Amino acid sequence: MNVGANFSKNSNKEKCGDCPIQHRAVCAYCEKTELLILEAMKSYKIYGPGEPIIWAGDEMRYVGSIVQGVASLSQTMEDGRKQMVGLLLPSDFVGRPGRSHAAFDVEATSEVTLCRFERKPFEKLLNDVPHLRQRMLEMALDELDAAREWMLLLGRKTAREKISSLIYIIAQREADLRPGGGSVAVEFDLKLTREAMADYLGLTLETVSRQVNGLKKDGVIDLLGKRQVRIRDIARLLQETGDDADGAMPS
Amino acid sequence: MNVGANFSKNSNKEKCGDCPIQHRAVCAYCEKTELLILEAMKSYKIYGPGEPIIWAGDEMRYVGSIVQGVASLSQTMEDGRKQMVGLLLPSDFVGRPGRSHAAFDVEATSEVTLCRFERKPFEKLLNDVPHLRQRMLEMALDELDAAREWMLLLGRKTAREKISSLIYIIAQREADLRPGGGSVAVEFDLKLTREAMADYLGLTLETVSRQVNGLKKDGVIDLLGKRQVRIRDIARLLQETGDDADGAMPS
DNA sequence: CGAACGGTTGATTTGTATCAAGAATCGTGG
DNA sequence: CCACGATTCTTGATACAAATCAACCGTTCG
Repeated sequence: MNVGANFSKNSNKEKCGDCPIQHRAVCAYCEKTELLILEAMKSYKIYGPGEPIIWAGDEMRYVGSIVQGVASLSQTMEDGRKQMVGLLLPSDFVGRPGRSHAAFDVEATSEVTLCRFERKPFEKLLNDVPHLRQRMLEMALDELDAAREWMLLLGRKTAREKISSLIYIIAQREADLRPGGGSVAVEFDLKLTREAMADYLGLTLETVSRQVNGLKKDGVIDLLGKRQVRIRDIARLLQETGDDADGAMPS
Repeated sequence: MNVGANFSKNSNKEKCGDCPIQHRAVCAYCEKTELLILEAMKSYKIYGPGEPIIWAGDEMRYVGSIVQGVASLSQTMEDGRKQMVGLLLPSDFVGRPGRSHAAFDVEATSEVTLCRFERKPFEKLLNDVPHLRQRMLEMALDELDAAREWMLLLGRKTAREKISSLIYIIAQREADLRPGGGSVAVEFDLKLTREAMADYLGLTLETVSRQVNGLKKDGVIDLLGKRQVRIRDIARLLQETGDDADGAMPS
């Protein structure tokens, strides 16, 4: 069942046709001939949990798509305070075309497979292939909306609302990725430590722990493992997020 | 000196060549023939201070660019909690192509002139005119970076750091706009009420008031009027923001 | 004039951080 | 396979920053 089993380490041989993220990634709108060009350029790289993918300020030689695993996009202040500014899930794009140096830290949270391209040739392709640029724009606008939704969460939501929102969003994205995925996934892995969740939500890990267990105690979710969650009451969870009942949620 | 004096109310006659934002707006890369198409499509609309431009959930008939004035992009929860998620200045784009309904509230803060296009024809143009789509992508990516910088402020900074950051950023932007503007402006108008600042910073207006007066008491700034600020000690202010001394600040 | 608005200041509450201790869980090497 | 140290997570006690509640001041404007 490991969807990534087809993707062996450091191989370029994989066919885009077999790619689990082909219909959501930056290449989603590409036609077969265009995919052949990408196939010739790409290489896979696997990062272990906790491994840095790039640091803020580093030169950005590669850009690419997360094929599997979870990575975090974050900023750290001098005194150590840290804020995640993006959660990178399969199909998400890493790196900013048109910029030579990274603006944020990117770290693998779980094991991550990255389908990567050298930045400069990729930028050229972005100019030449409308399908690529079109999808890139769409993804950038979606991320901008998501970032703005997150600003509401960080600025105005309570700890419980923050946790509920995070669980709800991860469940949604999980469902999107699954074959028949119409609705929200009922059972899934958070793939984040309490600390990573805290960094994402602007909380401490202790508060995260308390709130997660609070949701469990109140029958909103079950905890199977530490990070394995089952949603008992989706409507209730949605209510706990503080968001509008009718899905005006980030997409 | 009023740069917008050329732009009379509800007129379509204005030439893009006279436009004060032509080299920064979404049309920045367009050539003359392309501008002619835009010129034929566009119309101006003026909004008074406090007037809504669009509400979240409304159908989005128009998209467009801020020609002059300041508008705010914000979200409000059912119970009234409000978070500003963007400050829209001249050349910024309003509306999201590829989406039929607005995701956020947009309100004019001062008098605002909007250069607008019907959404559907504009979307078609976005597909047909590479220069337009290219600039749109660039602007979206810049806004995304700015939103992510703001997430650090909202998630991790103290009230004093938030206020200091806001004052510092407004001062910077003010300096950018001025003729010789190399360094940070020493004296300027905040142009925001305490409440607007609170909505932007994820604070209450009382906390904003206390922190502003705290900075004054500590000799970091002077208050000339309520919103008129003079920076007494720029280095000290920068320190108070909590940011890295070497300007890794939001752009 | 009085009402509305924007701002300040004070008293009190409260949600979350912080400090601290321990319990699970995981990985690794003996 | 077990023992260990290192993580990760939980739980409790306490501290504190900012929210909330409340009163009041100065301007502006109809």
